[in-house]
Amino acid sequence: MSKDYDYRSIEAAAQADWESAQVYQVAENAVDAQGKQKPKYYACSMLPYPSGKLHMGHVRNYTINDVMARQLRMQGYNVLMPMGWDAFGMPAENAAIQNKVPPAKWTYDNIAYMKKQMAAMGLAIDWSREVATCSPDYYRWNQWLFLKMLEKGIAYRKTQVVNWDPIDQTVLANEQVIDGRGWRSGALVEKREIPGYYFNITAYAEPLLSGLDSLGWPERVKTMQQNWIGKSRGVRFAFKHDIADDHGNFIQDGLLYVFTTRADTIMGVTFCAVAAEHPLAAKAAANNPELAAFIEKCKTGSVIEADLATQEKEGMFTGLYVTHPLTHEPVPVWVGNYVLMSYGDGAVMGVPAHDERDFAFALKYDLPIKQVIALKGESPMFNATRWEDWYAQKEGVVCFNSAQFDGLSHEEAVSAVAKEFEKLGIGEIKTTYRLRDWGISRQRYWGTPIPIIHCGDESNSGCGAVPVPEADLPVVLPEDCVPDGSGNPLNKRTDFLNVKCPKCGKPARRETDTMDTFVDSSWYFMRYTGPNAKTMVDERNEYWMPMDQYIGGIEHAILHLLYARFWIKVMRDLNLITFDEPFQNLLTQGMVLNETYYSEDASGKKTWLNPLDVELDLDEKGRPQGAKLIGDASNTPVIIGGVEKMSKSKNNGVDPQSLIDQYGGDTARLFVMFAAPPEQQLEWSGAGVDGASRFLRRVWMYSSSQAGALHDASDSLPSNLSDAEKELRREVHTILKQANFDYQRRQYNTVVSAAMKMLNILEPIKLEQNAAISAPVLRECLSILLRVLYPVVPHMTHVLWKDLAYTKTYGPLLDASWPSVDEAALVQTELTLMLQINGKLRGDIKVPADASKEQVESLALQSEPAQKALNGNSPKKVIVVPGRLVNIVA
RNA sequence: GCCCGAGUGGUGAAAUCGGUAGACACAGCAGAUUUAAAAUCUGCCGACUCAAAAAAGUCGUGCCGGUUCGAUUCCGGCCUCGGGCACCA
Repeated sequence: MSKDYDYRSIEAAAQADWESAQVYQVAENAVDAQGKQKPKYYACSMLPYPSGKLHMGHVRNYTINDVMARQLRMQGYNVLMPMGWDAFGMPAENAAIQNKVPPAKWTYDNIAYMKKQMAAMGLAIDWSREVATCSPDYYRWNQWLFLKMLEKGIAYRKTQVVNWDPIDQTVLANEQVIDGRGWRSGALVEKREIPGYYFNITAYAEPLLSGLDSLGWPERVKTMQQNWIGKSRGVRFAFKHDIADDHGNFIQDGLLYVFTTRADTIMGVTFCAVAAEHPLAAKAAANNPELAAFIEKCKTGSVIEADLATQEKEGMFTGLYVTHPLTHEPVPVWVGNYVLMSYGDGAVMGVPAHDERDFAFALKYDLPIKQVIALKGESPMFNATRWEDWYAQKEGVVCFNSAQFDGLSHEEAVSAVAKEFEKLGIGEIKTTYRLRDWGISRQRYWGTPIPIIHCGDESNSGCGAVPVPEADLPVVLPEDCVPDGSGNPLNKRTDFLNVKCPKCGKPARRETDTMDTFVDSSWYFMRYTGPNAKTMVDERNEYWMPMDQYIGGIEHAILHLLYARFWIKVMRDLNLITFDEPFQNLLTQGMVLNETYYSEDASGKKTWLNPLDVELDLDEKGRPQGAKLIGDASNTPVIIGGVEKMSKSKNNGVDPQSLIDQYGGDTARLFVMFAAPPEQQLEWSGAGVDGASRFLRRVWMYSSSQAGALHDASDSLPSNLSDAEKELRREVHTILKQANFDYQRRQYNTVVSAAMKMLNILEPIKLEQNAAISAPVLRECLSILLRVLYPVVPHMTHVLWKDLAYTKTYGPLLDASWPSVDEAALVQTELTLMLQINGKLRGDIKVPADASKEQVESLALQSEPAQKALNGNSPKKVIVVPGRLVNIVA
């Protein structure tokens, strides 16, 4: 055995063992040595985008997953840990535009490289289940389910308002619009209405909301989803009118519907406001050019919600009136830029006295303000011009100036008003959601083709949008296109475009929009369960799902995690699966941060410097006083920019590959697990990596040094143990108990601490010099250390396990039994209890482990500090916490 | 504006049910080893007071208060930082 800790040869040897035996391949319904079925455990990481190489966030994510998987496997679980690739998406197209390489080649090359990096990290991935979402075998099922959803009406086609980049000829996501311009072209972004496909996720709002209760997810993720779904209970009712369209029919049957959570303020309505897209606005604009221009302005403004929120309230009178349903007074209808067409009915009742937005609007356009609720016990009327002097609370207010509703509380009034509307047949209690339907059409090449064929065009009457017949799936995406930045290259591919209409057989045109990549990631984790299944999923999916533990970044708290939950509910309703939530437990790992440094030129322009190139000046306590570039003779000042998320723009990223090359996969894993608990932010520390490496070297050197004496020792303990042996076992088993607890609650940083404590205890024991400890006892203790450490540091422990011949008793470490705590070893004959006087620590006392409360009390009272404090008096009170402390209140 | 989460040494952090605050590390300081350095090993390492030293004491988990024999932990109020949502009627 080589003496030095040569991580290269150690890790190569371990990886070779694992690979040759295909040890990570798992099967359904696995049984243990006794033939009993093992419990299954499905632990999975959010699949990576194959961007080129792994970053530290990946390393952290997959190490957490791997530690969990390896530990549970030793505990007897049948553990599935698969991996795949979120392989469709924009970066591949952008790389293609830059390098003139087809996105497919770029993507597959990246996958190959990143896979190699994962092997170097020693991840226990079952690669036989690998899924790449750009493979036709996978995305055909996106298309298949899309067709099923069309049949059921869950998917539908409509015209949507989107961000349109007129130079790049494509839709942009909100985050790709910077200061109103396309991020790539710099062109002013337009709002444009174009047709696309939508999923009716709003129909699932209620189950998506209520399903959260049963999930073992972080509270804040659940709260974020709750807020996103945005349930609110209120009253939907109509103002009647007789405004007719060009054909003489009343618009919307003469009913202007609005939604309100404050029906108790109904008598304070002084106007109505409708969205720019509302039919009444269109009607009024028909012969009012000024209004038409205003509506146009509203429509072309930014669609970014943060901009909308800060925009000044503007509006214009339509000249139209509707009738108040209770007072029958005429109510003027305005167009308001703060009214959203997509929420409720695109119209609101205006109550300036009790709604901040309506108040601002009324003040600006000089509309009447009518107060109808007041704090209980007062009924002030005032004409304040500051919103702060008004109020909109629901608690402790009563109606007044409100005819039959006078004196009612908020809740009473809402019910009473709703009842009144029901009687009139114009309204009722209604629940409205903030959630909107999911638009999945993208004018992009590198994605799942939407399986639709367009027959005829807008002017003639063909068959319209015809679904591709199931037998013709998959609609295969040509992989050899090279996008050039001028729109979707599929529009130039006649071999793809020109097809026959499946209905009438006439020439037709294939849909060139592709699906949002969030569709791909909504169910990939189920394809892992049967990557070669002849159907979308098969019976293997029922064995593995629902997933026991999902691990990924908090940035997916809403989008991906909501879409996947929706998708699962759709599949359940189509009887494809029997469960209705995909992810039982969720762990959101923290970000990886690093120090930032920059220099500033005369104009104040910052140049971000790589932390590797900067050296710190420390004071005598090790506090940083300043910084400069390494080897910079001119001493140009370097400014310490603080700790931030690793990113290209701040030049503070650390390449995992260089870490693995320089220290090995085990050190990388150990550092990442030890530096912080999984859910917290992790601060990079070069010195911390050195420390991790040093610890591993100590484990290796110590174990190697004892290997000769331990190799042939017995794995059963002698019946008579010396006091030193008993004490050693007590310490090691106490730490093991703590480590087991920490594994179970996934606090891996303290698991590493436990291993360090064990080594600190074992290291001084040299069998060749120490007669008090026998080989079998040390052999047991070291086996515990190796097993506790193994999930975090699999390579080195795997090799040591073999070298020390633990395999002869336990088999390979991968499936060795997890060490159990010997409760008998924990028993102490004498305990040390802390002694408090008036709650302050004043020493300790030794008592027999089996002493009664009374015995402990009297021993405590006899102690010197107690005698001194009591000074002959008897104590007011004595508190004994068994096994812990005695507190004497003097 | 609304809704979450977090504040502990020079640093990362720990403390399971309210019971020795700072485990385990990193950095730093001192020493051993070495021709020297690196590496390695040993010791010290929250602040303050009093000390020659040993010791002893006071304070200390963002701030102010409360409950309790005892509070990092529970309750009330505030401050700061981070995140999410943001004209949702």
